[in-house]
Amino acid sequence: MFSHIDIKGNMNLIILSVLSKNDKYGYEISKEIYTLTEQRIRLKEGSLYPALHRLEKQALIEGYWVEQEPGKPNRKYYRITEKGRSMIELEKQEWISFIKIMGRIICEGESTGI
Amino acid sequence: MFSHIDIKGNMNLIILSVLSKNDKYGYEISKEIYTLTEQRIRLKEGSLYPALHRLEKQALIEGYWVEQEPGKPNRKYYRITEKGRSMIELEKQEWISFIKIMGRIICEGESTGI
DNA sequence: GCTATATACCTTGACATTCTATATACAAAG
DNA sequence: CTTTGTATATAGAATGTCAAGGTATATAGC
Repeated sequence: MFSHIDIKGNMNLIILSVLSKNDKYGYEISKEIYTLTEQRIRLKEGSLYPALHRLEKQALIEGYWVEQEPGKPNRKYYRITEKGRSMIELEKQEWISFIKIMGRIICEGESTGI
Repeated sequence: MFSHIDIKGNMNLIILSVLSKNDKYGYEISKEIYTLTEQRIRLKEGSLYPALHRLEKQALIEGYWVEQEPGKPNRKYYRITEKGRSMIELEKQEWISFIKIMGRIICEGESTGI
């Protein structure tokens, strides 16, 4: 039915936004995005974990391990930093600018409802 | 003042949209986009020409040379094909879906006016 | 016992996209 | 004579994303 949607370089903003509400672990983030987007966006592990490490290296998020009951795999939770929150605001503004510009380019005299 | 904006994988839709009005040559396309976006998006040659060749290979556009007065560099004009026009419609719909999804992710209970 | 599914982390290698830099060539402006 | 503008093009590097695989445990079905 619905085809997969390309996130087009917005992974950082997506992850930071999801973490801005509360701390989450990797696997939880991917499930959250999957349901939040009505199964349209599925972050694969090969994209998600490198992205989380990248964001951590930039000090936009911080990871901390939380042990689970014996036998269950431990979880690495991530919290957003103050720097990360500033980044959200910045990237959000850029995103809004960009969709306005795109609207102008692709609509050009048409009415598409954007 | 304004920083450069990343076009994040939307080059194809941008070029096709610009060509949907009338035929243009490469250099003209980049200038058109530059002014249309109030100097926010500048397609570099290293991005533009490979993209045009890519689109041509996919038969979404067709190129044809137009000779200029002697001494002036010849121009390679591009026209959009029927297949290209279908692609615009498809990518436009995908884009609209995507910005709706992004809006849901990054707004989440806020009012940002998107 | 075997298989599949779910949880949870991770890395490697390939591919596509985009940029920087460079190359060619001529005209006009300073 | 150097720069800017017009106009094409490619090579190399960086980045981002994905497909595929790997590790490990628990549970459910056959």
